[in-house]
Amino acid sequence: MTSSIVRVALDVPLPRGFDYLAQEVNADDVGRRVSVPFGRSEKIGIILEVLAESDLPVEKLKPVRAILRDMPSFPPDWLALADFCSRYYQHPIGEVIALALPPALRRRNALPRMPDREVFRITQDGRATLPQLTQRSIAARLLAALELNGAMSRREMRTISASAMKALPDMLQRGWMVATVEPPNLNAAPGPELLPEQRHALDGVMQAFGRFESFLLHGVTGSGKTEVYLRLTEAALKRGGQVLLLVPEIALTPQLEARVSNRFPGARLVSLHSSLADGARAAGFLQAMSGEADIVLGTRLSVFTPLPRLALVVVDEEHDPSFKQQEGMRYSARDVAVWRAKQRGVPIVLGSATPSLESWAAAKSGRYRLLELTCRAVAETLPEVRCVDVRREKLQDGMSEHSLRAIAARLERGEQSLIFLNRRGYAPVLACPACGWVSRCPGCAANMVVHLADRRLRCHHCGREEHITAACPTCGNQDIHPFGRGTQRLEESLTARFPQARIVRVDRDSAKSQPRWHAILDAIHKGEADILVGTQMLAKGHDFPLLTLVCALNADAALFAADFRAPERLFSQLMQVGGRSGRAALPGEVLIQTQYPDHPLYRALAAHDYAAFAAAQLAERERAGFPPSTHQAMLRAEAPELAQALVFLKAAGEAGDALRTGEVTLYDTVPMRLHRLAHLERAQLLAESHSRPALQAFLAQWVAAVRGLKAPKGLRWHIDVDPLEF
DNA sequence: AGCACGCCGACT
DNA sequence: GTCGGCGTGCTC
Repeated sequence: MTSSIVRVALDVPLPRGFDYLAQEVNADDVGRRVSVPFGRSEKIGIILEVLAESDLPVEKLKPVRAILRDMPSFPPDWLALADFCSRYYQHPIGEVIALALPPALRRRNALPRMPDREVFRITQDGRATLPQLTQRSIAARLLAALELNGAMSRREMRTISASAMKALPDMLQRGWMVATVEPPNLNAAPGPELLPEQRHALDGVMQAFGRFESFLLHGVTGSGKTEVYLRLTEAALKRGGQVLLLVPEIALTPQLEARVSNRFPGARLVSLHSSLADGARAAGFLQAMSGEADIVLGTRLSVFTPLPRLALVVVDEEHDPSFKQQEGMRYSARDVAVWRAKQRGVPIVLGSATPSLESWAAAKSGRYRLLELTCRAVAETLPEVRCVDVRREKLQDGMSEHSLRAIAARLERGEQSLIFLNRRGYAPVLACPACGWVSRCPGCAANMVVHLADRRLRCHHCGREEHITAACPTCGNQDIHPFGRGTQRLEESLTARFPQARIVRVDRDSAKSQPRWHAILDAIHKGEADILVGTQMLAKGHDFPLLTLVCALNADAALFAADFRAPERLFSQLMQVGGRSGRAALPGEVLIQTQYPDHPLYRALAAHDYAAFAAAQLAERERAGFPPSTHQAMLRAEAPELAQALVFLKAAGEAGDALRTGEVTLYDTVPMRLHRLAHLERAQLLAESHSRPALQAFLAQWVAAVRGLKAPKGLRWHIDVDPLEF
């Protein structure tokens, strides 16, 4: 083919490709980067298709400026993945591709420098020549070093002489040394002995190598899920495969990264997290794409990494909400990972102590295979979970006498206690008892939280900050108080109660930088803290060997929340935070302060019975018509005035009513729970169906119709398929 | 989303 | 007489 048409994906919010004239293109150029004129600017896009003709008349088409052949084309399966996401999440293809690409590859700049894998060795000729060279010459010193060390990298040679790189081409030319790329050593360092259940899980997944199957690996904290991932990785590497390991978006990634790289010291590991520099991210992406990287470990974005030798996908903590993107294309990396595993015909392992009810239902229906790890590999004992009935006790600064005594006992024994309160700040609100004024955020439908340490009011939703005034801003009353309790206030009252104890508060305020966070973890580890006061930040993945008591305060709020997923999150959080205690030789105890000690959620928790909890929740969801028994999509709009958002969604609803079949239900337009955020009023409209295909077919038409609606200025809208937030 | 073109108010 | 407000329309 000499002259034809290419369809190009461009980073514009328009749901189609753009056709251009191109010379000298062939099928191999599909998936290649291309520079094209667009409007009066120039853009970098990706060729989606090479076509014989366009839907548009030829005279409307512009020629491409350049096909960028400086790197290989993105493979067809990668384009198919982007296409799937575009359709499923109703998002323009060009924006999907822009999201999937590292920023450095979206620009027309030099490709990042790849790590240097080349090593150099001395040849027979080199050996023969060495005695004849001037001893202190660069060449002689390099050859001598090579003779001594066997193989050396460029970097190592530069330590011999700063100008080693200048001498290199000539020495290669003369045949005194050769450059080779050594195959990686994919052997695993020895790991711990597997327990029978781990062995069984491992065998189950290994039988599925080479074909698609979804596994749900359900195991409590400490049951050894990570060891199963590592063994599976070992097996996949041995088969010559690449492994994609997805982890939630938390500070935990470095820990797992260290564990993986210690186990596979010779494997080429690429770690992709959000704080990575552009160059490093692009380099990792290209290494994965070239097949050079063996293991890709990363957060949700890394689900879009091209992997030609993909053999296994693992999603750790698959229930974690951070796998769902909450802006732009609202994709679920976990769900995309499952699709990808299916597309590529490889097994996927979803691991969790408290699986999402979606995954649990899939496992119960047989769509996923359930693998259970019931015993704790590390410590034999699970913590004892008890409810503290706070209806019978007078609370002292939010703490029951029972809890306080339990803490005192730990103090005496030199053990650690963790007080879990999912509310940071000093108090949730500042109020004036005289006139009823409360510290409301002017931009949001929420209160500003009292942070006493720096005497500020802070909105946890939009980030607005104000100084705390001494008097009420409306009536001048000097007697204004903080109401309620946050972690700071709890820390304060515990300090008063246990003046001798070393109390450490761990929340986003106290651990806002990575070094501070690590310093805190380190101190806890060394036993330099007696009482930890913290939010869910403390719940994940850290081993605190001295911790034997966890007290959960204020858990009840989630029991009766409007959000039907609140109990699921609560159970998961309490399970995780409870899992922090008693991991080593010391048995752990979890105390839940509650007004509802007989609530089924707490009973299931006390019995360590996720299955019972999940069964009850699923039955309830089924009865109420909530996911996973139905499928949902949310159309949301935000505008300066609530009426604008409502009117727009009303029109969208009417357009939807004209398009929908009986299989799809459209609900009424309603303001969101947090209806005002950062000076924007927000409303939403729910579409629901028992049939995913029916919902998908509807959404495609509906979103197209909504795009055609005229929106007032300042109004923005989006569609959220499989929404988590209500 | 950008970025034009395009018609109506307060300034050199 | 112009500079500039943001309304609507297009980008292959």
